[in-house]
Amino acid sequence: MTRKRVSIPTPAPEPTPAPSIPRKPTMQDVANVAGVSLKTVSRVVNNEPNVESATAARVQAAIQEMGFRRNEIARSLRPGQTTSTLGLVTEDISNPFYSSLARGIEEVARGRGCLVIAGSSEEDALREKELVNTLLQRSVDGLLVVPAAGDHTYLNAQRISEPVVFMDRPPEGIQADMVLLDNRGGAYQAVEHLIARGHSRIAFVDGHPYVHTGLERMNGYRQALAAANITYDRSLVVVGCHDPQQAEQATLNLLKLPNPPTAIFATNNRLSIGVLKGLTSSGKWLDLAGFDDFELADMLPFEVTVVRYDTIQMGRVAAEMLFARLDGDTSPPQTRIIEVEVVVRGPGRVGLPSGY
Amino acid sequence: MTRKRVSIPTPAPEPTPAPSIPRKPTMQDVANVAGVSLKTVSRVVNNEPNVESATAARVQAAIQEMGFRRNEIARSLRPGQTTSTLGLVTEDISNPFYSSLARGIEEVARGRGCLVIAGSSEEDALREKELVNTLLQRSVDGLLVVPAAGDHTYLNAQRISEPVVFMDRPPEGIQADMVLLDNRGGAYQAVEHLIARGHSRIAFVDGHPYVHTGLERMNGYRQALAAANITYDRSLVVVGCHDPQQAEQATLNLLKLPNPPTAIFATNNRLSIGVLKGLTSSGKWLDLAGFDDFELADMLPFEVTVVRYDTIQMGRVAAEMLFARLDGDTSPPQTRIIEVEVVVRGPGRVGLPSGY
DNA sequence: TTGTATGCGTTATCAA
DNA sequence: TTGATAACGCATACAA
Repeated sequence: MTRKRVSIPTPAPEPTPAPSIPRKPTMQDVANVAGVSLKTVSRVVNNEPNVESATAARVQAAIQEMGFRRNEIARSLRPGQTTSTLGLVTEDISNPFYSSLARGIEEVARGRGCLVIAGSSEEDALREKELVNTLLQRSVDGLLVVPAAGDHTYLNAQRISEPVVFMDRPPEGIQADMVLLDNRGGAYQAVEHLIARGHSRIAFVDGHPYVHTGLERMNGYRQALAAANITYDRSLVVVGCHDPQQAEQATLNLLKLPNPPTAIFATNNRLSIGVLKGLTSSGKWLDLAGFDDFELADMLPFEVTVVRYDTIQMGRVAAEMLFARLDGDTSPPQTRIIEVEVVVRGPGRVGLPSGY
Repeated sequence: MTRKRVSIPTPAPEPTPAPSIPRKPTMQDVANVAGVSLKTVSRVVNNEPNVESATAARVQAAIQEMGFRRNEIARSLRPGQTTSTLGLVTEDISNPFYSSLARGIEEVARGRGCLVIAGSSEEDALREKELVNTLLQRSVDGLLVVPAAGDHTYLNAQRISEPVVFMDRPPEGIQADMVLLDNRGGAYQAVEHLIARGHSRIAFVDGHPYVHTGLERMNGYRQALAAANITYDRSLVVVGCHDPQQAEQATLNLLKLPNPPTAIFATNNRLSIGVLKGLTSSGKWLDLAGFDDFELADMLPFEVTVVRYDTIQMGRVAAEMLFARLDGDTSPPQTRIIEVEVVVRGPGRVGLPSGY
């Protein structure tokens, strides 16, 4: 039988004398104090019609007095109810790229009354899978995932009914909604820019060689070279730089080549920083272009060309795609591309590029 | 009566012919398929003893086959159960300071099997209050809050039983656990450093004049001056700079003073950047010290002294304080101070300071 | 070793 | 306009 808490204002002593632990008030508690039924309280809380205003006022007073808060956990247990919660899986939330994504997602989610549960995968496929599982166990309404390298077919096994939107990189092995940067176009434009400045020996400094973003940026690089009838020179390509230190060393090595480059394209901002350090320490200066903008670029003692984009907007777009699915969109998986722009940063540049 | 789903392997048609919407499998569904009772499935899922290995294997097989995932929402509804979820309220998750806090919190939370629900208050007291309320409605086990300006006694009204740890700034009107930076000490050391370099006219560029961190940094500034018998000069103090542009303008104004400063202390990194721009555009160079480290500082064409600290560690400490409360610590509210260090950044500096 | 009954706090159904 | 009652999916106490 359902527990009925005492309906007199002062609680009668429980059978077990343990009154010192104050439970959170429930609708039943409010109902007892207000002298109505549980259902009436529910009606008031949910602004349902058919409650006499005097009754509603009495209930409201009790709610205020007792500090009642509806238990969303219990509410969402009912069939057909949602948790109004989205799950977010990134590599590392302290990375500004991912935290900006989170920001955009949160903005859109807030507009829909949703909160975001976030977790970091550490770029580990197993950890990502566990995280997705954990989030699904908590009945998130949908998932936003920056996929780690590795197979994602586990999401496909028609076991998961919640919509998923991937960000930044496509998942392996499944068709799904995703939001990507225009990696190829950005690299193309940046290299084209270097070519327009008269360079024909342009080095390419990359991180992990098999990551989608890196491959696409490489494609853009090669296409820009080809469009200008510049022969692709394998000796100017360095891959596998995983931190600024390695990019710095790679830069020094490039400078020592018999026929060194006259410009460098770096595929992300951490590598750009390493290249900058290498150039600085060697005392030479080559034209540099890099993917990703970075803070303080205008304060540098030399010009740097960067490929920039609106990461927060990328998060917004991803969240909007997810909500479209939650709203019933059953069209085939879609890919949205976020535009990028090439901007020259460096001394004498006043202010920030438009839209920043 | 409890719904009992059919116990034959092939589901019999429901009374209502709506088989096209696949429900998520429940323990009861698994039990039906495995031919055991719900409780036995529960035992297997929770690794309880007293299950014959053959039975357990049958249940495991059914779980795999059906893609069963325990519903954590339902589990946490039972009395005495927690949600293993922490609530995090910051001003803006895309701000690297807050996302680093989030990262440290997440690390510790993960070690305890907890996830983090994050929300941004936009530095708005009302929004913060709503966010706290929303998080409590979702039965978070505890809260981590960067308090917006405004009264926080609403948390005190003995209505909330969950522990709260404040970060970066103390809440107003209540006693609670908190983790703060050594704002005063950092400012003191930075100004002391400028004094040691021979400066006695040191400007102070600040943001909002009544924020705790700003006040403490001002205290450190004044104490360092006093310790060196330097008279506090009101004309060198600029407050109310809310963005780099205003700090840039403030710098230009300072340079135009009849008796201008020879060094500047900026109370946060956004203001430092503004000051840097002001100095650059004016073509003059003063010694600069600032609170908060910033990326690329070593690439600048001049030296900058920064007050740096480990934000991720700050998040870890906050989370550990929260878990201590969740573990039953009922000692009086505590304040933990995160140490800071003064580091000179700029040309010729090789690598990063230790611990970075 | 396994199963039955009950209730967590809410919403939905249906009756009063 | 109100209220009694039955789920939701799980875990807990207790029985078999």
